[in-house]
Amino acid sequence: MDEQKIKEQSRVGGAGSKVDPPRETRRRGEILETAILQAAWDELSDVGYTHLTIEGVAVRARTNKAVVYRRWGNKAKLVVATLQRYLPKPPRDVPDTGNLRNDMLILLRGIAQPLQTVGAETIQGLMAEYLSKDLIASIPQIMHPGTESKSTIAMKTILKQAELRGEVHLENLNPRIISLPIDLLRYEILITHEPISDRTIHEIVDDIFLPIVQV
Amino acid sequence: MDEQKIKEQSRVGGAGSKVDPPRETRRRGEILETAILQAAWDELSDVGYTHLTIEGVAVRARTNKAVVYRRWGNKAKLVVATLQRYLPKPPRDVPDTGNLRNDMLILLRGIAQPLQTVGAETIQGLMAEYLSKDLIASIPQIMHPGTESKSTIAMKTILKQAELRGEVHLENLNPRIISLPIDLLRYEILITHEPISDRTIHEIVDDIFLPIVQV
Amino acid sequence: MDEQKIKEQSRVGGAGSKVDPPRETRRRGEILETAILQAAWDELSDVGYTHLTIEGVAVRARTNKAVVYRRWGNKAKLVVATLQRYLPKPPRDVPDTGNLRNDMLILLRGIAQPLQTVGAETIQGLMAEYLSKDLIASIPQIMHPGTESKSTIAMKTILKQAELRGEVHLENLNPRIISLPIDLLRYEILITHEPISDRTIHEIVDDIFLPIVQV
Amino acid sequence: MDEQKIKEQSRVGGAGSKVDPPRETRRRGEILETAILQAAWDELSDVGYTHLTIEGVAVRARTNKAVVYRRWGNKAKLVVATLQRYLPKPPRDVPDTGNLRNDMLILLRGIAQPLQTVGAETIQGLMAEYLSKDLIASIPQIMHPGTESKSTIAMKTILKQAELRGEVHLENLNPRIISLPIDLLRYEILITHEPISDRTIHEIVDDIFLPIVQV
DNA sequence: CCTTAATCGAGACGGTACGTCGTGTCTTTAT
DNA sequence: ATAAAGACACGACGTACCGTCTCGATTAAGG
Repeated sequence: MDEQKIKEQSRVGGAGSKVDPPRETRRRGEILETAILQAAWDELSDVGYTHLTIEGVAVRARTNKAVVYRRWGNKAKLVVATLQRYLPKPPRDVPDTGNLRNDMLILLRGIAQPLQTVGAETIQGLMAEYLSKDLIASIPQIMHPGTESKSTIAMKTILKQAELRGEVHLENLNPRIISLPIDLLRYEILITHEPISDRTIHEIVDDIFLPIVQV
Repeated sequence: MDEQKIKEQSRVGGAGSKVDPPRETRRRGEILETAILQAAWDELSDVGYTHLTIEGVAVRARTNKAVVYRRWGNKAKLVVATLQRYLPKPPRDVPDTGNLRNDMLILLRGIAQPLQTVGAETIQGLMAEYLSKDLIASIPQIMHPGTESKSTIAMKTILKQAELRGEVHLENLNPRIISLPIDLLRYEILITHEPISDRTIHEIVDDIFLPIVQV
Repeated sequence: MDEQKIKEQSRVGGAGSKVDPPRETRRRGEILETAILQAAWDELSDVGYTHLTIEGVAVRARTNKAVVYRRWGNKAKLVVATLQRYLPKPPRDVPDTGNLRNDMLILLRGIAQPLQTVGAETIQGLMAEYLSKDLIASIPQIMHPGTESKSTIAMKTILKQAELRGEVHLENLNPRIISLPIDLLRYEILITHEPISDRTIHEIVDDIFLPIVQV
Repeated sequence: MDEQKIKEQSRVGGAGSKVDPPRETRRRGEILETAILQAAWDELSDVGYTHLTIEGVAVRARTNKAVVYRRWGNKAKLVVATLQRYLPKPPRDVPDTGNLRNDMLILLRGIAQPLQTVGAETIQGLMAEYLSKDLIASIPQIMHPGTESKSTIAMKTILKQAELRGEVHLENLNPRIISLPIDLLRYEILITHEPISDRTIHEIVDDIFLPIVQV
């Protein structure tokens, strides 16, 4: 076990090497957590979900695996937490332009953006790992079948406003129709790999959704 | 090769142990290939895509990793080949009952079945690994965005028949609408984890698709 | 980590199987190291250097390859470490019987014994792998060309004692002559495969060495 | 097994590719054998004994493993055959200059040269593999303990000539002394890794051998 | 001259071991 | 109590060679 010590970890010498800041105080709690999530976020954009490893994140955060596992338990949970923190939030307030079509376009664009940021690879990876888990649902921006997500609520709100204006009739409208635009958006994200064009959103609204509800 | 036989490996020998049938002749080509795919298919249903390993398949097929790698190179390719062989083929002939609604129900049920058999986990896993790869497209039963798949062609055929009967007008109908029912079916597979109910198929046809095309 | 436990690996469990003692606490550091070297030593005498494998040693030590590689990096280093620990040390103190011939016989017998224990196969294997490496030199009992080994020093001491008694003249005596007996001993080990007989040692001393120095 | 066929073996097309000469007639017997040994010899000097593989030799000779195995059975046998063919033969006739010292110097230089060419690594490798085998003996230039090799015979001849001239007395001269110079030469080859200097040969003759026999 | 037997070329096969990587757990030390 | 550091048990990765075997194609020899 003599000549093995090649990967000399530059730490011992009290002085501190050029790279390592002389070791500030030991991190813990919030600060440490943030450092890890930051590292995970960086790692995610550097190597992608598939090649992201707990080990890599720990190294990048200059901590060790156990610390990560104590908090998140596995890769998917870590990534979910990372997304929850760093994903751009969709607009909180529901659009209300006085016109259903406009409202819908705005809403869908707002939903599409964070999904684009995450990228299909990560979404696929998460879903592959967390199938039949309800973890996914905890990222409001991401898939949540059946759940009364914020997106769905926003959609309903928009529709009710339109109904008040007499643009549509909502009675005995299948819930599936209400979630239809968002579903198609998500499907597009999962299946294609190019960013969602505005044309796609227009088609969903003009060629599919409006014809159904505006009978 | 004299002193080689130290770690006496329980060679075949005349006796033959309890487990090993005296080892028929060395398998090759088609026979061996089938054995491996069979093993992969079994493994897939036993442990699922995520926990399927090349090693496990090799052991189950009573061969070794190199033989598997020589043919398929990685897990995804192996699984794709397995699905191509063992997945129930969707009905080859397009339904023609003289009624659009009936035709569509039959078609969608025929498409849904193989997807169910594969299971969402495998599909997700494959897509996560083969994102932006065209491998997936080689399983006709599975996702193939944009491709003129057999399913889409069947759908078009049905619609043309309906047009001849005067049930619908196809001129300037967005292609997105044509693929809409199949897309929704796939989305359902990816997102939910229960088998697709007939009610779902009915909703897709009656509440979404027909209202659009039967203006 | 829920659905991970599919391939139920016969975990330790309270019961414990026939073979595994319920697994004491996880071994580390010195204890583990000793277990590995012990296993290597056993493996060495069971299958010989040629057929010794890191994998085999790891299994025998009930640990895994990575642990072994972390310490020794390759087979040769592992075996060297093993020999350093388990090889019988040659007598530390230089013989001093008041008679050169006797001293030499005692010394050579002391040197021959550990070499016999290692066996020619291992020595050859090590030398084949570590040619032009200086690793070998770290086993004092084994070959070390040119090095001022303990053996050589002992030899010199004996000769100086003999010179004081007037038995020999050392001035302008070629160093090659001093190392001659030991060299011949080593050569014998490398070339023949039977244990070195006392007759051989006698010949080296009486027929070769003494005639040269006792001119 | 579709897209696997990357290693397109350029052979089929009647035309013949740029690299492969249009495939002369199929080799066999002597010609093939020579091609293999030539390949082995090249491989030996390129990668050394340790990293020489049957597979590599077969590829280099543009044939296949089975052909090699049919003839030599294992690496050691192949290398031995290669050395027998390509090693420079030591001078066939025994030196006779009328002076023992000169004769010995000439003889030893003649013996040393082929050993140098082979190199210590190969010798070590062969010995490690063929310990306690008598195969080695079939290379006259290499080690052959106890055997009445040509070298030993030459040595005896030289000494008898010297005895006739009255330079030495051979009666009751231990055989070990006769083989002593050659043994030391071999030991030097095995242990050191630099080429044997003429000074070394002089020391063996002048400081060790002659003092013994010229009492 | 034509058939037969041998053996080459090509490469797949069953097998062992390689050395590495990542997971998730555990221990030790220090704060 | 828990961060930091890192070792450990475990499992799988993908590769390299081993020595054997199968399959056709080609070649030399024998009737």
